[in-house]
Amino acid sequence: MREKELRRSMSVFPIGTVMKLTDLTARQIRYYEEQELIYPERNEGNRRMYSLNDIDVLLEIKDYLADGINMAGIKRIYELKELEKNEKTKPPEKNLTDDDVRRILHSEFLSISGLSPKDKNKLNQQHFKQ
Amino acid sequence: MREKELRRSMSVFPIGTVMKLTDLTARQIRYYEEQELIYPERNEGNRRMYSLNDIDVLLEIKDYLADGINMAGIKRIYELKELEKNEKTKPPEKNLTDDDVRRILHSEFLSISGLSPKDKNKLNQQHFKQ
DNA sequence: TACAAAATGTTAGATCTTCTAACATCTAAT
DNA sequence: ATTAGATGTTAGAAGATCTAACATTTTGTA
Repeated sequence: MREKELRRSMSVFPIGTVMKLTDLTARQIRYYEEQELIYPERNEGNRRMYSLNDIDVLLEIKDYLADGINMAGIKRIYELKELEKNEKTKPPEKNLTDDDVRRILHSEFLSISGLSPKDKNKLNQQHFKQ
Repeated sequence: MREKELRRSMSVFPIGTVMKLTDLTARQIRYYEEQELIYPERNEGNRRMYSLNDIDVLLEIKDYLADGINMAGIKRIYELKELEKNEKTKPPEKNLTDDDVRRILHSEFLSISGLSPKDKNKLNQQHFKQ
């Protein structure tokens, strides 16, 4: 399945093709990139080139939007998906010692001002989840 | 398997992508079309758009040429292939919607099927980043 | 060898496609 | 009613592809 994953992430489609396959406008596709939901590569001439994975995500975004979920919600969904993926890939998590907690708090707190409660929750989940 | 065949014939790649995937020049690709070995469609702006089948054939042509077979020989080979295909009973045609195409592409692109291991090697891996 | 044909390279000018950036419009949430 | 979110629209620039012609290289054969 390694080769398969490689093919799915090859950047081979120009935006015109993606527009037709997803029924999205160029404006929308670029906007979702701006929202960091997809990360198309660029060719030598700075043209965006999309993968099958990108198209999958765009179609999922369409579904979420049709279900009334907004960008913030969709972003969160993909954050969670990312966490789940990392969980399966990584070896079993070890419990944090008090020392670990102190070190994390020290580095995290410095950049935490100005974050919304929602963002703080995100940090909590990352660091204090068993 | 009829549906699959139709999916593989969807015109989704511009010539630039085909050049990278096959390591052929635009001149060569257009020449092989002139020789009626492939039949790419055109988009609304008259740009050639290629299918997975087209890419398969182009990679096969590369192999034949590497084996010392010239255009005349390659043409004959494809004539014979065409005859063989016609020997088989053809089921009724069925048209695909755009939605079908979208669903299909991801599963389809993963296996540039029908390719020999040699053909797969011909794929220009350097362009399939990561 | 020499010549003709085959296969590919190269170029120019036109047209299509995509880019960025800005401003406009419409919708949803406060 | 106002703000923020989401998308539309436009202009000008630059990249990509088109056709058509001529050039060069390779191959087959008289």
